Amino acid sequence: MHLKTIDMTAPRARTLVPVDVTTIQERVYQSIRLGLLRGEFLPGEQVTIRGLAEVLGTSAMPVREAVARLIAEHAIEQSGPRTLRVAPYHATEHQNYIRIRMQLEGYAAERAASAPKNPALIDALRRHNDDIAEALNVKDFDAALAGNQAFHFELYRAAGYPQILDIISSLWLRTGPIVASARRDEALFTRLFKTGIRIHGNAIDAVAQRDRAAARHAINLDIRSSHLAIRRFSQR
Amino acid sequence: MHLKTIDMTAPRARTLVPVDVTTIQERVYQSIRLGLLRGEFLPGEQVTIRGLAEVLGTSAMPVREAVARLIAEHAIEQSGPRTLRVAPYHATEHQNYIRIRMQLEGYAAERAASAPKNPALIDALRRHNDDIAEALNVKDFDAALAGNQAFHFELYRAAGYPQILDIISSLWLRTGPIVASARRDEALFTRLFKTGIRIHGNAIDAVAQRDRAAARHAINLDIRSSHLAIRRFSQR
DNA sequence: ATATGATATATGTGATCTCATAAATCATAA
DNA sequence: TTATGATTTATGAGATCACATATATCATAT
Repeated sequence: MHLKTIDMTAPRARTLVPVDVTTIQERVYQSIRLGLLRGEFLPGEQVTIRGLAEVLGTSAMPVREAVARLIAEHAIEQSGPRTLRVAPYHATEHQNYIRIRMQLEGYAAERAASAPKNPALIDALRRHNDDIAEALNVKDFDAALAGNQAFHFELYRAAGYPQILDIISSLWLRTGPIVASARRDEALFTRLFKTGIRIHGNAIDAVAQRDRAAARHAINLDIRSSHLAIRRFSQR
Repeated sequence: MHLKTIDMTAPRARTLVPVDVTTIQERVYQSIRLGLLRGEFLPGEQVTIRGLAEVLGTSAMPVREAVARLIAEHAIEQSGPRTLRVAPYHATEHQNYIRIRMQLEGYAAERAASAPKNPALIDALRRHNDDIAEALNVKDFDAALAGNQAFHFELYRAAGYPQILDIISSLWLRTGPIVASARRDEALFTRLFKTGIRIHGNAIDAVAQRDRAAARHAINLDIRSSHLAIRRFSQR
């Protein structure tokens, strides 16, 4: 075949770009994960492998393995011998997760505040916080949730531990659907995030001044206050 | 069928006992998990689904899902498009895990020390610690590892958070093969655990006196000192 | 009217087969 | 001698089929 004599390394305008080589399973996993964080599932909602496969336009096989991974993260649980559901809300269990999150996210915030000064980080955090405020003004609750998540993960990423980010994001997978379900109460949701914006401001100041204790305290306050609001919502 | 007229609720000597209803997948998962904690795999060792299936006497299917769960826990990773291996040792990554463990296990120890006095717990902890010493005397390193694990998890269980136990045990899944691999150096291993026994003693005293700070400190010291020893071993 | 059994349906689990391809080996040509 | 292409082998990924059984519905008998 004579085509092989073409020199692909010659300096020509090549527009070829790497193709997506991720497996279907991986994309299914990310898709369900995102759906959980966005609150597209209710806590306790039943799901089926075949059902998810149909919605996602694939077969059962990749969904099975993606679900196995989500079960390992306790985002999905087996409520019976042949039934799967999104992790439901249980007050005491949720409170335990909140305490664990305070330990880990508080530590990550502390480390982020200990890192060398990083004006770009401060700018990014302010921008995410402004995004939340803007989203609330136009009642775009999806965007508010996304902005809140972006703020927190931007901060934790600055701690410089990819490993702690993984664990935290797996914890958010469990509390995410619960926070997101609070969207049903507009007033509560707005109040919740208004408070959050204020506390985020304190966290940003703490990081800007490299005040570790204040950063940890602000993040812990943020987690605790949103937990208390949600608890009141979920228990009535 | 006339048998159905027998009254099974009558007070007779029934010896029937519930049968094992767990799935093969679950047993495969537990089996691999235990193997990792026992150090039956080396860090970075390649594994195959078919290979594991054969060793475990089952087909590929249950192994695939069990492996998917272990991948979600970062105990096994995909090093290439079609290759699986036990998570390898990387110094900085491992150090990050150590720091995370200090946060979580320190917190769990603190909570255990805050709980009401529990003489049975103290006894159990002392017993586990004695088991380690005894195992070292007869150079039974498997038993020493098991005793160490039993000690830590007995303590953390007393914190009263099933959720934190899950996360910690998933972290041990990653550091476990590394600690276990230190068995190859008898002298190091013995020294490592001799030190551990002493520090465990401090931890037990702290819990007995309900001294939260001391309990956290002892556990953190235990984690850090074993980390430092392992690091010296792994890096030469 | 209630409880028990039969039936139908849905669903996770497991086994098996196929396929694309990564890795290794070997052959060939410049 | 070296580099390139062909060949073989192993392996994860995906599809499909079969199966046991949980759940719900309905029928029947007491």
